[in-house]
Order: sequence, then C-alpha cells, then structure tokens
Amino acid sequence: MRIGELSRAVGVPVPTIKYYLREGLLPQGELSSPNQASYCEAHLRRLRLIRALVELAQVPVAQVKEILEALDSDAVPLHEQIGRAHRALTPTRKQAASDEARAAATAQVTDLLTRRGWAVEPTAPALATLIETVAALRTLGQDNLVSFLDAYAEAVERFTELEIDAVSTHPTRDQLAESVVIGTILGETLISSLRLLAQESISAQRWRT
Amino acid sequence: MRIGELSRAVGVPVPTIKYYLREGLLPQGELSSPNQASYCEAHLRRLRLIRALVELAQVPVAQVKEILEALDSDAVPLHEQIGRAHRALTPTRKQAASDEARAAATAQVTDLLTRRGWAVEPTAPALATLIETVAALRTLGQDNLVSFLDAYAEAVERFTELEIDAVSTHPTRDQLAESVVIGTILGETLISSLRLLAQESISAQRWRT
DNA sequence: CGCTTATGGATACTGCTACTATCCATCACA
DNA sequence: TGTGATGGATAGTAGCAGTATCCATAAGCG
Repeated sequence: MRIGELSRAVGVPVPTIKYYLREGLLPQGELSSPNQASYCEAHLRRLRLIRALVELAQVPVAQVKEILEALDSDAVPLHEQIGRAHRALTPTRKQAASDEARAAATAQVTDLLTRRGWAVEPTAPALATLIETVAALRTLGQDNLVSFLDAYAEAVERFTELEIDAVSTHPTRDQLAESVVIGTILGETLISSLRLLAQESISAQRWRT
Repeated sequence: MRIGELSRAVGVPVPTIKYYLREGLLPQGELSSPNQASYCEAHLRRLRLIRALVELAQVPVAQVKEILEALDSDAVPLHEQIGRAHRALTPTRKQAASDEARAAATAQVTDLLTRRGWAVEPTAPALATLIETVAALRTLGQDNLVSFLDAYAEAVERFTELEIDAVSTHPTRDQLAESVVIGTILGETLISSLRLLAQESISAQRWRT
C-alpha cells in the first residue's frame, strides 16, 4: 500500500499522515527504494486508531503518542501497560482548591475507596483529579451532587467489570491491551454522549414548557 | 471587592481575570470612577465556576462563554437553557466513518433509543457523536464493546435520574440551571476519574504479575 | 501633600498545538 | 519520456489561552 492509498482509505490528507510519521505516531513504512515506502494492514489499523483518538475522543497528539508507545511495549506486564496509558491520559494538575476543601475531599475519597475495596496507588493522577473535582463541586455549592459519589462509584464499578470481562475474551495479549485502551478512551466518549442524550430526554419530560 | 482581592481569593492572576473580562466570560464590575471597579460575591462565584470548567473539565474558553450565556438567559425555558449548554459542549463533527459503518451504527443507536424510550431531537449533536463512536468502535474491531451499549445506557439512565432528582431540590430556577450544567460537566470529570480508578483496581486484581 | 502601589483599558506579544504548504530529487507507470 | 506520486526536509499558518507592557488615573499611607 502506498501513502496515497492509505490516505484515501482512511480519509486523512497525505500531509497529515506525513506529520504523524514525523511525530512517530505511525511507524515508518518499509522502504523499497529511497523514496518509495509501502504500508500494510497494521498501518491502516493504527491510522484509524489515531484518528478515532484525536478526532472523536479529542486526545492531544502528544498523548496519543504516549498511549501507542504503551501499547507497543509488550515487554512489560499488561497492568503496567494500562497504567502507562492511564498516566498519559490524565494531566498532572496543579492544586486549585483551597487546603481545607482538599483535605475534606481527600478524606471523603479515601473513605469511598476503602469502602468499595478499590486498591489504587496513592500517586495515581486520576486520584488527584477526583479529589480536586470533589473539592470544586463543594466550593461551587453542589454538595448534593457530591452526595451521589457512592452511587456513581457503584455504577462505574459495575460497567467497568462488564467491560473488562468483554475484553478478556481476546486471544492475544496485544489485542487485549489495545481493547482495554480503546475501551477506556472511546468508552468515555460513548458514556459522555449517552449522558447528554439521557439528560436531554429526562429534562424534556420534566421541564418541557 | 477589587480585582486584586478577586485574584487572591481564587488564585487566578490579575491579567487572566482581565482577559476573562475582555472575552465576556466575567461581567464587568461596577465602575465607581473611570478606573476603579468593584466586584461582588457573584463575580467570585462566576470566576470559580470558570476556573473549574477550564481547568478541571478542560472546556475551551469560547465554549465556557456560550455555556455561561445559556445560564444567564433566564428568559428562555429551562429545557432550552440546558439544550444550549449541551450544544455548546458538543462540537459539530465531520463524518469520519464510512457510509455503511455509519448506517449500521445509526440503526443500532436509534433502536436503542426507541427501546429505552429516550426522546431526543434527531439533530442533537450528541447523537452524531454517539453514532460516530459506535461506528469507530466497530471499524476498530471492538464489536464486543459495542454489545454493551445497552448496559451502558441503562447505567447512565439510572444515575442521570438520580442527578436530576438531586438537583431538583434547588429553590430557584437560576440555581437549578446552574446545578444541571455543573453536574453535567464536572460530573463527567468525576465519572471519568472514577472509571480510571476502577480500571486500575480491577486490572491490578486480574493481571498483576 | 507627596509617594508608592493598584487599577482599568488598550494593544502587543508569547508559546503551544495540529496541521498545511512548498520544495526537490527521485521513482513508477503509461 | 513525460506526468504524476512519493519521501524527506523546512517553513508557514491559524487558533487558543493567556502574558506583558504601557498609560493615565485613583487609593492608601505617612
């Protein structure tokens, strides 16, 4: 396959593909002569994955790169691969909440985690995000939303288990890792649009003029 | 309150506050003389909300502006306010999936909506996102994830109802609208970090070396 | 009263991201 | 043999989210 065919197949302009090659998102094609490379099925898949992450899930290109590197590092254990992808996904945030607010939020969140028996590293960036979010909700006067944290956590736990079961049917480790990552990222896009639709429908029922 | 106090209270540099004022995110303070304005509690709340949306939920400034405008337009019915906020939140996407993939996805999604009795406008941008996402998952060979669409939808429906109940306790319409919007946006950040934590914990249980 | 600091308003500049555009020396193919 | 595509390099662009600078005025303090 030549670059033009790749471009037509996925609907991405050739210069953009060249850009992804430059940035190392897409592995180099096999050179048959100094200015002729051929691309295979794997490139096609990869390119589609890149576009889904960039366009649909709005993941920044630099993070897509890290995620793909995590997927490609099949020398490390699966759990570590997933951890790397997670870390690429969550920006390290500066602490914006006040100290008291954060202390309260931290207490509530760690309590939740123990109650649900979730064993997470204390350094997980998602933990920091969760704490900051809870603190922000409190500061914004949305305590009643925070009181649903447990309900949220339960629902999330339920479908995360489903997902992981679904994904565990994959025969090879590579495919498994890829599925987990795609499921994590595109699954979020999925949930987010489902939420908007559910809200629209419910809000129409309740508050239609 | 002067701009410096606002800045210290929320931890946002003065030039940034000036920028938000310029962009119309934050209403002008009351001028007591040509170069002296005073800001009140409402400005403080607004600024905190802006920072939560921008920093925590990563909403682009231009969209935050639209969302705040929707909140401030209390002449229109609540459902319409929410709709505007939703529209500000979801970018109109170009269709990236192939026609057949999209047709199949559309069928599946409309089927889901009828089955669940969700009444949504066919032009809702979230609908387009959902369809594109399902199509992308299929194209990426993740059909088994797509088969959970119903489970996702059910879980989402459940906690969306909880949320709306929680939020309905608010006395005034303004507060209600604000709560719905904050709940929608920061709720997503919340769910997303909970998902990552749940995954980490479950993946550690299953695939720890 | 004078001096330092803060303020409102305007304009310009910066760093970053995700591409696009251009150029050129090959190379494939009709 | 010429027309179009290709690989590789370099430069340029538009948009975003602030920052920086300047100025005339105003506030607070000694």
